[in-house]
Amino acid sequence: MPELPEVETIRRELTPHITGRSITSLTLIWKGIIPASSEEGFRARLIGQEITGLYRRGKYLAIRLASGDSLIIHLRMTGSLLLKSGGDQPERFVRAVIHLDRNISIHFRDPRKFGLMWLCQDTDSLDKKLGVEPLEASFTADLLASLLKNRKAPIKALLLEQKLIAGIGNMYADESLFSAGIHPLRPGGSLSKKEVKRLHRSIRKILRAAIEQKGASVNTYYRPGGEEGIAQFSFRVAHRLGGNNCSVCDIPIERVTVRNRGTYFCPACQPEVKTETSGDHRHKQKAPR
DNA sequence: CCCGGAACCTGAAGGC
DNA sequence: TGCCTTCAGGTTCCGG
Repeated sequence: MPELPEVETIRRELTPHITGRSITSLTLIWKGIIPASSEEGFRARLIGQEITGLYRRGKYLAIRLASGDSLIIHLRMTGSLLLKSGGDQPERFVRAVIHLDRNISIHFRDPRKFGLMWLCQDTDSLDKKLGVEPLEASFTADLLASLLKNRKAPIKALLLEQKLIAGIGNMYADESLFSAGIHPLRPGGSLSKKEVKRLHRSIRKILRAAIEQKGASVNTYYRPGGEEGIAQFSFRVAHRLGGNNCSVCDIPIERVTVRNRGTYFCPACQPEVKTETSGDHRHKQKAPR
């Protein structure tokens, strides 16, 4: 699923190929990918525009146009942006093709039709609905503590709230909590200062590592060139049920449901009750793999 | 405001 | 082999 590391990988890998290119035409294979009732206006504002750069905010990708507009794209769960030649026929599940000059095109592939794109005068609208960027300097342990203060919802659910922190999805929420040794059902406000600090460091570490590995191809995520990411091979708990044991303590990974999301964790490394000494130290000292 | 659950969508996987 | 049900999850909406 495209979360922050996947969208960032797409941004980085598309940028050198499409910056400076102009949009020559648009093929809409499934109209639901753009907002209803606006196809003509959408085309008029899009076609002929030069791409001036790419920007990411949370899981949203913005293709900036010379007019000042931004084409905002959200890949939701199964979307990919594939870089193709101009003449390449759209394969199965491609919902839209953005044709560019110099014989290239972007194929928006999305088996489950959750992905969307729309035009916006600026990217400020994203700031209104999104919280802090977890990899920016403004995301501090103190800020995280203030976001969690007095919250009774499970910490896992809070990590998924884009209004608090932008870009964390199901996979990286589970991985961050495992890395920090925190049980996913702990109420957000119950975390000690020490635990918040660990979680803050873990989030940044996990996201940075995943970007270095070009994202995780657990489902239908592909990089623009069609390659897969390799971050999934470093996962310790996410999508690890099926009889897998914890790589640290070798007991079975467990699964619970939080806000209708499958949530994986190690019951020993992530104790349900706050313990100042036990879980974290042991967990920290074991070397990865 | 806070919290949890349903809906959207469709391919894959599992049950019988 | 085949039909049917369930599961997957980012975001938004709705009810308590």
